[in-house]
Amino acid sequence: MDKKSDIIEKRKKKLLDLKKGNINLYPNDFVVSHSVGDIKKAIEEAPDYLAEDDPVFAVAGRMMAINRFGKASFIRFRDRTGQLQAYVRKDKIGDKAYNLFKQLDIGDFVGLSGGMFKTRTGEWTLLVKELKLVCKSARPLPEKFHGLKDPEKRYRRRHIDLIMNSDVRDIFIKRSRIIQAMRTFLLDRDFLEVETPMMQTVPGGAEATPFVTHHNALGMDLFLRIAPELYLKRLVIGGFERVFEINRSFRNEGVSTRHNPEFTMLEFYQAYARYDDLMDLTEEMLCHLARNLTGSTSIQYQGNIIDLGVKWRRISLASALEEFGGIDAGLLNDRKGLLEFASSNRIKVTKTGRLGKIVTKLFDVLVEPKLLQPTFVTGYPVEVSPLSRRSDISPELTDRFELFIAGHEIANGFSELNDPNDQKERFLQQVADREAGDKEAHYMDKDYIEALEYGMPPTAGEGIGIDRLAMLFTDSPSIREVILFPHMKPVERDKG
RNA sequence: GGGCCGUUAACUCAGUUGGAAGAGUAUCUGCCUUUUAAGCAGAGAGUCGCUGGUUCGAGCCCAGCACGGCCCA
Repeated sequence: MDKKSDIIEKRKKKLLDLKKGNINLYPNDFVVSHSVGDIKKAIEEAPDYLAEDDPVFAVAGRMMAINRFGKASFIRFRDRTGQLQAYVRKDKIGDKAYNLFKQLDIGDFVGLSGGMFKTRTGEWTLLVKELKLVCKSARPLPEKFHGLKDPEKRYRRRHIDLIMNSDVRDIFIKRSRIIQAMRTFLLDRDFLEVETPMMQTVPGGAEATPFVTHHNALGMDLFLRIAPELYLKRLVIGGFERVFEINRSFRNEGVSTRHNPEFTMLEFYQAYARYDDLMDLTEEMLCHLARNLTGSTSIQYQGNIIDLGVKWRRISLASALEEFGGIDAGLLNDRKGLLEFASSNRIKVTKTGRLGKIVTKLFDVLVEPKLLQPTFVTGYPVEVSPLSRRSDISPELTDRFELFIAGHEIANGFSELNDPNDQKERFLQQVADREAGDKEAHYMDKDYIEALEYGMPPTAGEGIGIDRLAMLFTDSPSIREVILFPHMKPVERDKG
């Protein structure tokens, strides 16, 4: 796969020469006593205590820069906890070790032992007494000023991106902390973390096109899940009254700055709660997250200040369409009028689609981008909410909300439909829609209906898009910036 | 699916009207024991994304394709 590259050819020849000189390029015997972080802590705690000879630190890391001065050199190296400078002198480490060191490159891993001293410019530096090669790098790192910038190369070779770009490292550390904080938030409230099938015989829980795969031994097709919802609710039926899952779902759709074919969701279900309880819980959770991550409930996203600390607005779908979309509420049941409105505003809607589909499409285009501050939208029509409980006040609407922040859909939650007969009717309607050409309509899931017949206590459930949340908290404009290995088309490599 | 932009050395990027492919970093050689974008002197390094076309001549113009970015659907 390699193109012939002068610099890489030379590097590989150097590795061969070192090997011929009986140098182990990949040893496994350097014992680390301290991390860079440990050493920095020691400096902070007792700087007067440090002397060149005592204590001795054994630390390992990747060399990121080398300044050579003939018989002495400064190097910068890094481990997971940070970066440190070291001073390597021929008269300290000996001729043999120094000659080996001269053969080493930026990007190599070294093990260093020595004490700390302060340079003329006052920088704490490791005075190396012993230097060992820990792992040889066979490829050069990108340039030190600009690093790796090309987005395609960054995504395809994320390992280099992570080596070179500390802001990228920070994004993924933050993402991990978001997930960790959500997990502890729910565990503290007596939720049980579970894992449900990713390969399903009937894909359910969302309107989306699934990926199909095949089980050879069983001789059957399986679907990668589009949501874990129906399995999590089976667990509620089974008596796990509070469950959550943080994991991947898969949707066979286009790729964009907001969509990746595989994405991460938190879904949680709480028996005896209602959808408005979950709105409260969500506010609390995201404020908890923000304080945890930044110490504040105010976050900056793409030039906008988002304030999570004030009571979030709650608005019905109809009012939102009226206020932000300029659609008269009286028009919402007028199919013909809505279609005319759509075409005069150059919004493409499927004309054969059902009324609720047209309404939500108009919402997506006209309202969603305008919802910068956190906003719960409620009152979704039954026909676009086939798993939600009907509103007791208006049976054509559901006890459901979606959460929007910074113009992105972040969460979707509702009181769960636990009437098996109503659920069956909803599935039948979905099946009819599917037969009429709606490829995203739900499948009939008889097994789930049967489970409901055993009785599911009144329950509210919610899904939160972790990737979108990570975008928000890391001020990332694209979902690819918060997914370690975003989906990329394969590129044809040179043969041989 | 559509529009705009990009693809040149390992990396970041220049490249004039179409007339002998450049810089910095990195690499290699020499000097250098307190540098920190170290310094000085020298050297090597390219399928200009791919395939065609126009032309005496193409990195540059045209067409198609691939991959990517942004926007729209």
